[in-house]
Amino acid sequence: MGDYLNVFKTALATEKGEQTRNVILDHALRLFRERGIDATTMRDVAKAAGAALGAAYYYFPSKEAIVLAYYDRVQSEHTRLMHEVLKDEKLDLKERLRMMLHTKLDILRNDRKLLGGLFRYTGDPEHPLSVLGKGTELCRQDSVATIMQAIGDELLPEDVRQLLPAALWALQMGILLFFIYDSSPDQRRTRKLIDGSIDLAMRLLTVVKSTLFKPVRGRLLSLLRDVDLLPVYNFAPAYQNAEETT
Amino acid sequence: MGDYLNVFKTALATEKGEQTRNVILDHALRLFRERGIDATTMRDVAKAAGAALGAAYYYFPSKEAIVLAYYDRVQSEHTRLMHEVLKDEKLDLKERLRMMLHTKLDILRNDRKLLGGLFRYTGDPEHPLSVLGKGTELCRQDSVATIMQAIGDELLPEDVRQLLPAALWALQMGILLFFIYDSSPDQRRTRKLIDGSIDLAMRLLTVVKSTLFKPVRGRLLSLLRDVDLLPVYNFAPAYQNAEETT
DNA sequence: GTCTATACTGAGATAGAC
DNA sequence: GTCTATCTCAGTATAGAC
Repeated sequence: MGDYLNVFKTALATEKGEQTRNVILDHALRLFRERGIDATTMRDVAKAAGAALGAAYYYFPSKEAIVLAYYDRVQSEHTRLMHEVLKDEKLDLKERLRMMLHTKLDILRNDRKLLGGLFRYTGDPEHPLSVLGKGTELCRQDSVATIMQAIGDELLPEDVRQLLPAALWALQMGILLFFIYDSSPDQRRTRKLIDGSIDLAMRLLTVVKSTLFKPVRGRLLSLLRDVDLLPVYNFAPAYQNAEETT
Repeated sequence: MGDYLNVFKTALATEKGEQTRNVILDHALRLFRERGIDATTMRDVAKAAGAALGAAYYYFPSKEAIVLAYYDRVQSEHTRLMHEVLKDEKLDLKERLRMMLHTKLDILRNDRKLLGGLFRYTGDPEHPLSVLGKGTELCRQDSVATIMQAIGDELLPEDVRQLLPAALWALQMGILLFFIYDSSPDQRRTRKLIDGSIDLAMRLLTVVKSTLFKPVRGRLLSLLRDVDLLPVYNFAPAYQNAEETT
């Protein structure tokens, strides 16, 4: 994890380079948090980091690329945190999913303003930093991997296993967007939304898991595949034949 | 409909003003379509319209505001088209919803590139042109009104009536986003997505309408209200007591 | 209230020297 | 890898014509 930002820069060759990059990144994030992204110029960033404007652009092709680098850090931290919790406690699926979203929010807690930059190029499919574009595919895969970590080896029908990660990824994006717009103290509304949506999602899952819904699941799956919205995941053979439970 | 772009400018006083605005808008859209938004400068727009730079900025506070003005036109056209179809043909709910999405796409058919500008400020809650922000609230209300036009006087439980417009609005936004990313010939994938999602939505609706799901609907409704994601719609009293059909 | 003309500022981004 | 100089362009400012 964490290398896709170098689509733009093939490697951090030297130790020194790595260091400079981090100094720039740290100062940029501090300024973004303090004043907001727009109010911070690349010149401010460079100056704060004690580097020239060109140096900043050497490591980050644009201001938003810095935000993506931040998000990359967040994702690593998220995976790490979840791994830690999961190994200490025995949680059921619902608890695991709640935990996943809440820990994510814990990490992002003070960075609402920063996060907006992630969505700047959503409307531009060609842009390398579009959240939905080719350029961030690896980033999304990391994200989905973390989600699968939370789903774990829960016994689920194969089609549900195929659908669930994408559904949860979409849910997470929606919650992040809500979070950005949530000005309630401590972002309580977002916390409520997490609890409420996980609750409803689990109810939905219980219903949908039943054999009664197998045809509908099949339709949904083939629609999404047909329309190229869903990759085929290959799970370990153990899960291949998990059958429905109702 | 159509006045919210003048959050920035209280009225189009004169006939002549209206005309100039339209000339600028038309040329801007032509250029955006030909070269893309980014490749078109405001100076290009002004020059093409035979006006001074100041004139362009006099009517549109930014380049993206032009895109929003375009979307405003699209919305008017959409309402008009739907009205026309609805008065000529007797359609059931499913057909009406399909028609709603397909006509929208008919209008946007050749303007995929243009549409991206709508989403530029999604990550910035404060920006007056954010699709999800305060500044575009009237715009969203117009959109929801058009959706209600399609739902019509269909007999539905009150809570479903409250939920459905927002759900369909979200679906529409999702489809628009998909459309922007859809490079298949004639955007066939988007057409498929529309048909598939309406099909699934109607199945879902049938299931969810049942009294069995009343508690879940209640939960969903109060969650969304609690979290401030859903306004309270007031329908004519006739619909207030519509009861479930299963 | 509608517009022209022109000059200016700020900042994202790049080229090319070292 | 890093810096300086430079480019481009969105957006503002201003002053005045009608």
